[in-house]
Amino acid sequence: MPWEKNFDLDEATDKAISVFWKKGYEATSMSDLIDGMGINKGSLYNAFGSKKALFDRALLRYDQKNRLRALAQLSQMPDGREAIVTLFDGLVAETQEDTENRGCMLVNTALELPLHGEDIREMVTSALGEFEEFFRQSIIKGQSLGTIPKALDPSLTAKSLLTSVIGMRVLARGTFDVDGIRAIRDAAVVMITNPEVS
Amino acid sequence: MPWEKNFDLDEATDKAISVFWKKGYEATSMSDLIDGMGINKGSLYNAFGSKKALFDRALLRYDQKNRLRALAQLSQMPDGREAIVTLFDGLVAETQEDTENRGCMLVNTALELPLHGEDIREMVTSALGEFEEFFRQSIIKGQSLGTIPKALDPSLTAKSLLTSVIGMRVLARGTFDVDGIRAIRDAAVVMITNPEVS
DNA sequence: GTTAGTTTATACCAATCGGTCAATACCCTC
DNA sequence: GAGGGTATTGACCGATTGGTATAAACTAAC
Repeated sequence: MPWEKNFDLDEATDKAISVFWKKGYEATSMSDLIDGMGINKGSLYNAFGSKKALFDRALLRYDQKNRLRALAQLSQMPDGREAIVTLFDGLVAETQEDTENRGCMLVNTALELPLHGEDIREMVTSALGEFEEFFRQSIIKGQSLGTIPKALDPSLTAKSLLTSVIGMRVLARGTFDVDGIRAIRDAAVVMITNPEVS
Repeated sequence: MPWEKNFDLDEATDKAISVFWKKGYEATSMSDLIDGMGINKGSLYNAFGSKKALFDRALLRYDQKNRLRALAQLSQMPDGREAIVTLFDGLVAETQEDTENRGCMLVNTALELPLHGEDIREMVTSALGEFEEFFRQSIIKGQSLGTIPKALDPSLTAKSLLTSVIGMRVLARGTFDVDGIRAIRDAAVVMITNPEVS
């Protein structure tokens, strides 16, 4: 029997993620990927098949490592309001560390959608759909605990929060500074906060 | 003396807009532009200089014809709340007609920002800045008329509305259907609406 | 009708695109 | 250590990239 593949597929995929993340699909060339991944052209095609296949794999892994993991943790919080605020705080922190203005690979891809195939559209749609559902569940949980105003429509507010996250991520790509991003977070927090009884 | 340039620069630019709008900067090739603009390669380079220069011109013109013109009209409305609602209604209608999922060229570019030069960043930043300022002014106007709750922080809410618009535009590129887009509009309207006194 | 300038069409450029392939280097099993 | 099979490697592929150059066809003012 021969010998097993000895370069780490996941590790290589991670490096591919970081390349695609920064430049998007179209603007990334195979040379960029080879340089960034530190493997050879032949190996790349042998291991992944094509640029498109590599992108698919990269996006899937990105989504699992970032969105899925984060939402899984936050969903366990008993207070939905706290979960949402924590999420936004995390996004602000992420933006602060994102000195290269990479934003979010999922959102970047969502805007590139018309260039990709149906498979990518489905991935993005379901990922953002789950994101929205997290918000909805959290709002319901918060409302039952009394930390989120009962007057809010969970579905509507969930869509609105999802939209905020996406806009935030777009603006983080070079338009807003950290203060602007933080303001968006604040606005989102206000939206799910009980009006002060005066 | 010779004869003056007889093919319409603005008209050609409009066609270039529609090509860039759909595919973005990187994914658009000169062949795409030549086909879409209906002029010859030589003429194109003679008239515009380079792909980048053409894109700059196209984006500038797009911004003037769409955002600037719309905001100018809406700013004249006496009631800020009505102006904002009208804006969102317009976006919903635009999305409905946008069967090709082109979204908004300005937002598309905002997400592509790291690929462009400083000039484009400045254009996008100032355009979105003016957008935000329109919201702020409208909110203040609405508050003084009593149509928008005085409890809202104008700057914060303006940023939030801008974020909604951007997220809306991203989701319109293929993730949300028209109902989803309309929900975002509704959420934005709720945000600037006086709570019902019960 | 000459003339200056514009547009068109086409051929061309080096560079790079995504992708392939045969040779080599390699490691594991026997 | 020989054999079998995989990974790596760099050369190589045709096609296309953004951009230039050319000469012919055209148009309008003189």
